[in-house]
Amino acid sequence: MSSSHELASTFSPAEIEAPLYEKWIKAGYFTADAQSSKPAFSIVLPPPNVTGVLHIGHALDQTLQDCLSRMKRMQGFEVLWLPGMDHAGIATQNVVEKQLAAGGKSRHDLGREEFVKKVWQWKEESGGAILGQMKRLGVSVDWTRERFTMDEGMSKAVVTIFKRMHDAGLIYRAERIINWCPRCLTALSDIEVEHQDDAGEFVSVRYGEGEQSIVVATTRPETMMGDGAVAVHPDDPRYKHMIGTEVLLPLVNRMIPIIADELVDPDFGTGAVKVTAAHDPNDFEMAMRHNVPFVVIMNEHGVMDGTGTEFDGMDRFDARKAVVAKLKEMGRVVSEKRPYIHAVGHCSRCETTIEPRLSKQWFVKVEPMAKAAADAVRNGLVKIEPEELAPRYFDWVDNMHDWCISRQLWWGHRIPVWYGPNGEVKVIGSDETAPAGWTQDPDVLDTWFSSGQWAFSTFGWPEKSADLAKFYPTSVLVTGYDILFFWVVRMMMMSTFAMDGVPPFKTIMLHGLVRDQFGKKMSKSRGNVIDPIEFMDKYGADALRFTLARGANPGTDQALAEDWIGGSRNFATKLWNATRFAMMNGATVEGDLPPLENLNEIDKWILSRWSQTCLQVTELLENYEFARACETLYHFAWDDLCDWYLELSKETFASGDAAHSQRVLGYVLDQLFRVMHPVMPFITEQLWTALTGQESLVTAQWPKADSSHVDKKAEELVSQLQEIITEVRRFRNDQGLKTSLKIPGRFIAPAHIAKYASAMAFVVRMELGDITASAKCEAAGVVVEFDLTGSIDVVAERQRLEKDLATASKDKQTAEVKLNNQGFMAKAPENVVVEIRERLEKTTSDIARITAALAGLPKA
RNA sequence: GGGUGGUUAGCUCAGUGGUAGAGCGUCUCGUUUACACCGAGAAUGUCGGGGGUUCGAAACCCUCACCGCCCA
Repeated sequence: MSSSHELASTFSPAEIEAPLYEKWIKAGYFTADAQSSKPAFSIVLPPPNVTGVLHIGHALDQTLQDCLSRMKRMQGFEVLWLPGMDHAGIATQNVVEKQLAAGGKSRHDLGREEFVKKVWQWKEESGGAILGQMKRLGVSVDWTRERFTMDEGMSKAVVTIFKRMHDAGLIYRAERIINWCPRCLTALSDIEVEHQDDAGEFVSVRYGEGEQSIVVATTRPETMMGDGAVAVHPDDPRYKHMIGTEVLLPLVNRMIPIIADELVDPDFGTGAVKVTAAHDPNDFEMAMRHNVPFVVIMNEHGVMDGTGTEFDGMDRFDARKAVVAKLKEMGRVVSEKRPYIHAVGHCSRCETTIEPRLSKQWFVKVEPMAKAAADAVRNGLVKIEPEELAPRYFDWVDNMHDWCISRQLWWGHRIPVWYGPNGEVKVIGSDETAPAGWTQDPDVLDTWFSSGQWAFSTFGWPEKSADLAKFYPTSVLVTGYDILFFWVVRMMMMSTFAMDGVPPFKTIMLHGLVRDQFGKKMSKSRGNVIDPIEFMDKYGADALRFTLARGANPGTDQALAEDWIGGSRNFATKLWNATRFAMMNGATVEGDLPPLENLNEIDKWILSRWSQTCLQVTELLENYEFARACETLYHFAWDDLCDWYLELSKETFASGDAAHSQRVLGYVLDQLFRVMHPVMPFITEQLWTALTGQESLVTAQWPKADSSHVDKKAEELVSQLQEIITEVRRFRNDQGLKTSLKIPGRFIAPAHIAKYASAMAFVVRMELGDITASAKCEAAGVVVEFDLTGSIDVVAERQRLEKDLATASKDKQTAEVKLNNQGFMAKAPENVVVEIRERLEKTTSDIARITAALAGLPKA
């Protein structure tokens, strides 16, 4: 073996990770071949926003995708994992505007063209940082196919699909109440609005005079000047006689009708509500039904405008106070409740309170697309994992409102609609040019309109590309449940529309969010944010990946703490040291595995354990059960392999006659590294190449569990050896015998166990020989005698035995209760009854043995 | 208000009908031919409360309480 294959005596991830990643890229392992005859496996990476840095949620998302990609690659699939980034319209524009603001400028100072140029510049820097962080994590993406939602190809695709949807009647322009952010000065879709409980006020105001008056209750008194009616429930006896009459609207002295609408809840407030058609979505609906006029009283900045009153020019919140004060002065305020806690919408990007605003915008008619998206899942064409999350999906797609897609921003795909001098409106396709003198719609499209195309445009659509043919639909979408509605639903809708009814993925695999060690949401204000880069620096990428994958139970959030990552690093170190030890002892992958019948039981046992572990882990990974897969690997590697197999084999290795075990150990490590590689790619690559002398695990074959290795007899034997060893260790511990002290002793055991006496003796520091026994312990039917040269700690030994006796007695009792229960005997299945009978027998003989041992102890 | 997930060891979580588990933490001991980022041993639970189904319930059903998330 050449010196390059030797392992350093200590494991330092920082030294191996970067060079290995470079090696993989150089070798082109991650570059997919659309012409390949292998079956395809494809994933599109949920594109991170260019605004950000890689956060721990990305690290989780990408780790899981990398696990799948690497496993599938090893299983012989042609794997394409396509990376890229999202231009994140409003978020990015906000970031760059903030930078400008620091220099005292606004985007208007630069003008549209200059500003967009500036954003592109910024994108280059920020995007580069994210890519570097992804490489750090070890992602096996195909960098040659990297995309950006605003690159040339995707821009063309956006225009193309806009036109197609428009032609199909799925895109229309209308004046509607939309969510408006008075700070960002743009329309927002429903999902860009976050509802929070705010402390507002609830004011009851008397409209009209004398007999002809009615008290309305509202949280937004400042909008009353825009009222077009007062609405009551049609069956409300308090107001029935007033329906159809008019009342005086104070402040503006306008007469407005009292209308009846089922939407009004008679139990809410006074049962009478103001109808402000231009400033509230519910009122808008009612107004449409009853022909109530739309009175706009606020401008785009949320400043009162056009009321013709003293309030014009006031900010909406100032106006609220002023209006109430004025109404009080007029004696019109009947009651006030303050604070009044109620849900209020906020801009998800800047937290400004949303202002519902009447405005002309572009919309997607979602109904037919949403139905197709829902049907794809209902018909089983697309599977949601874990399936418990499917109801949430249906809840959303079945009740979706039309989607407002125009944004009054500069950063994004400009809406491909042009307006002629005589009011003509035309969508201009990517291969068309607008007639001279026409002007383009100044607005851009919602970011999700372009990222909704991520699963097909990235493959070259609308061209009939080879990638599209080979890799669409993608195999699985891996993403957090938090963007199920934002993104996943939109991809389902747009892909299914564009790709003739073929949905974009076969499976949607949803994971949860990463939280802090107490399960709290990470946030800057809490100061509990975990930076993946910091922890990769400290513990290595493998440790972070393993921790994240190990915590990834399907669809649930996971807590994460530095200690957990440290634990995974310890695990990596354990693997490193175990491999060093194995190689020092001649572990090898040369030649065939010896015939099973030539192996000792310990070798057979580890092969049996591995065969089952390999099968389980493969199945678990295929089923997206990352946490359980990692747990299974962890316990195989640490417990079975390191704590038992290596320990039990030390004597064999020391004996010099270990050729079979060397080959078995080499085989198990070889296979283990393959199966662990998807989760911990760096360390496994390093160890495996050192062990095997081969080129790379990335392109190695995924092992197939060998069921002929399953050996229940060997497992039974080793479990007995474990029992005996544990018992001796316990005895030694209780007797306070130093580990360094070798104790003379012997095993009184049947031949098949006696065969492993020296292996056990090695582990428990016993010197085998003929002795004069002065103490003994017993387990698995084997008596172990020791020569303690007369003196044992009788008190400690009595305690130990009494404890065993108590345990055995309790177990015996529970077994007896069951066996004496007629119902149990009559109805429990045979195998359970047998098991309980055996337990009774064992506990009975244990009790006899322990009792005898206690009696045999000298009096204290 | 509607939906939905949860409540298991000090903490974070597995565990879909047959003697309660893991990681971390805690305690005791220990440098023995990989590893102190280690080894050995140990302690710790009326599985949220109450009711029901069952021979048998952490698990299934009902109900209550509390926590969380999504939507309005």
